[in-house]
Amino acid sequence: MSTQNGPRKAEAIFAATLELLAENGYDKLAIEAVAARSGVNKTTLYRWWPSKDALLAATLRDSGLFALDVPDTGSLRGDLLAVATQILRLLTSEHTSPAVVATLTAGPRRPELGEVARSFFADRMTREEPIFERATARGELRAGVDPVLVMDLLAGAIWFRLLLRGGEAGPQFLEEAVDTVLAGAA
Amino acid sequence: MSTQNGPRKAEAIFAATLELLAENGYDKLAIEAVAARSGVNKTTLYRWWPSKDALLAATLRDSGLFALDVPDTGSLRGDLLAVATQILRLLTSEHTSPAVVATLTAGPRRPELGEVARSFFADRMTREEPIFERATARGELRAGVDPVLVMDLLAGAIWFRLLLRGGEAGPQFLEEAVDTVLAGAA
Amino acid sequence: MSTQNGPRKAEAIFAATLELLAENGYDKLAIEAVAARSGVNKTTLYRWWPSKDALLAATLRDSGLFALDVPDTGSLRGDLLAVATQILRLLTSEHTSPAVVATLTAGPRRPELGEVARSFFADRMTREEPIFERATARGELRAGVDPVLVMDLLAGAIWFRLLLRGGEAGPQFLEEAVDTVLAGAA
Amino acid sequence: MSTQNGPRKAEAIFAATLELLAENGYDKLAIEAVAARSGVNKTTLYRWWPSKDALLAATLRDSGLFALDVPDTGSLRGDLLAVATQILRLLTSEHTSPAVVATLTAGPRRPELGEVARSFFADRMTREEPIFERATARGELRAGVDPVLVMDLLAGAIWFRLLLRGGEAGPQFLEEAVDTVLAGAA
DNA sequence: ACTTAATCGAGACGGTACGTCCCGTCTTTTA
DNA sequence: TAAAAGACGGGACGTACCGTCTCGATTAAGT
Repeated sequence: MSTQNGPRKAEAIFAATLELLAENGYDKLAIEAVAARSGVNKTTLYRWWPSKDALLAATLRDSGLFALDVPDTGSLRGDLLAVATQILRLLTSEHTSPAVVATLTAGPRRPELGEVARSFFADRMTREEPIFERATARGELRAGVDPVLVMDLLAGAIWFRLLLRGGEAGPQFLEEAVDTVLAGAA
Repeated sequence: MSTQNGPRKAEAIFAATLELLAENGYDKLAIEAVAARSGVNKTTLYRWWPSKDALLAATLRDSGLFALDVPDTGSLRGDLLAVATQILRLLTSEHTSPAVVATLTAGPRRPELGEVARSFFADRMTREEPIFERATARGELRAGVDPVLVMDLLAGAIWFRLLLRGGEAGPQFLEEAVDTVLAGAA
Repeated sequence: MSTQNGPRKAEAIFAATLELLAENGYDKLAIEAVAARSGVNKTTLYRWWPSKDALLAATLRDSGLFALDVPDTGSLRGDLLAVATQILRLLTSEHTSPAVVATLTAGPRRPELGEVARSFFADRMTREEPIFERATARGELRAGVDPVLVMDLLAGAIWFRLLLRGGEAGPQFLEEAVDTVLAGAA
Repeated sequence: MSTQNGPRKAEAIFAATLELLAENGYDKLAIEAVAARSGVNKTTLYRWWPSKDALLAATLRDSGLFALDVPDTGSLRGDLLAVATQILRLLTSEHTSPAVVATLTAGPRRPELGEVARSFFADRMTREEPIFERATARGELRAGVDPVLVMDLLAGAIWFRLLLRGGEAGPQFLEEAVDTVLAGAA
């Protein structure tokens, strides 16, 4: 009954990975450095994860960094604002930003990380559905509006504004975005 | 009047850079390989660009890959659809996708590439403004709607859907997105 | 109990080093070339020796090129002549000359090689002492004569004549030198 | 009568060469650095001297570093001591040591520098001959003793002691050396 | 003063080797 | 017998100088 599902010092490894990711960014996250910092031999890392990305994916899954609170404020606008605020925080907070941004932008070219992102967003969508069900029940949402599209517009706008346009996204921006989307979807 | 503004074989270098980027992706784009393929010495590359990113940025600026047609279809909806289609094409066409995606996702962590992206979007926004002016003149746009927000929503949704959610974005998706945004902004 | 004390292919490395030294001289002895010829990766060389000089020093220590026979011919004159002949051979023989000359002349400016030379001469002096003890016992040597001085004069003359003056040093020269020194020391 | 025999800024070049030689040693004496420091273009250096060694040889010939005073103290012992002291000073003084040692040890493998050394020693021997003529006249020297051999023994001993054995050579050493040689040659 | 040839400066270039970093693999110990 | 230790081949990095080349700009005569 010794079916191990990870190395003995898994926690130290994950911790080291997150630290180094935060310190140096994705590209300078070196397996050798993770090994050194976590007090584990490089060989051990390769035994359990075939690549840096696989290790990082496992680390992120383990980290809860992508945790998500599904709000229930009583109104669709409130719920969407809450979600938007969460996304913004994820992308800007000191704690989460390095890992989150690194992971998600690396995604498209990195199958393992892409999978992390995809499953994160899929899971998230699933859990966000009640928001839209409640809104529909309240009559706040036009029938036939695709919740996924709403989330794409909202999350995409924040993402785009912050990372591609290099701009800022304050509370006011969030409100305007939510209101515009809502106006189109209500 | 022969003030040089780049290496003598600049064209060969840019071509090699683009090819290798398309073939191997950003991370495997090696300066040594660019040198070898373009028939230039590694030293020459370092003489002109301090880093891979700087070289890539110059290449992209030179490439016209980010070229943009500002549409004028007679209706805001038509214009936005055209723009959205262009964005989609940029992100998915075999020609442009590798370079564009690589550049833009690398952006946030790479000052030089980020600058390329930012200036691209800034320039683009400037050129798109007439779309909104015409729309306002036609009465298709509510006063006080921020064109930048509209573009953030629209472009962000496409971007998000394709690269983060890992989904597909067909013409129908574009239409829905445009319509939703328009409904909120009209 | 196989604590490694050098790379696995140490022999091939030393051989390549000596060959290249003989072929091209000290200054063109390139670590990359040693790596290539010995079928070892450059990295491996740097793992074991921090510099070209350290590698060369190890090679020379391993090579036995500086091996020394302490003669016992029955007379001080005979012994000194034998030693002088050995020195001459070391400096002129095709086998030894490139390495020996390169090492010893590089010495003053190269700590590692200087150390090789110094320890070689120190060891040598130790082993030559019996020559002088026997000579003293035979009454061939004035009391109070410093053996080191005798060797400095003798070896220095050969060395100076050959390498600095650019002259030749045949058997006759050796005899004259030995006789002059002896006359002053007897 | 404008046959130039050197570049216009020859002095600055020679000065820079000597300085850099003293600062960094022979091996780090870079032509590019000489050019930079002397305010001359690299091309100019190559126009006049085909190699680092040729430049260095010219510099040394120009420098007078190897200047030599032939003593006349009234006794052979005094003259030889004076010469030995000069040699010692040449090899140890802060001013001369770097250049002299570098040049002479580089000699054997460097035709141009070897030539500098050889002609230096040849010239020197010529000028030292009177010492031995006077000594013979005074009856201080056995007939048939080769002055060159005497100088080889003496100079060689100092050289050997200092540079190969890595030892020291104080006034006492010089006296012992001179006396031993003299005893054998008187 | 004017020309004219020697000399120089500026700058780009191909090239070799450097010493380093980190990769992913493999062999050999050790617990 | 699984883990850790550690040596290894390999690829690319970014740098330092090398020695060469072309082409304008200086200079310093000789007329």
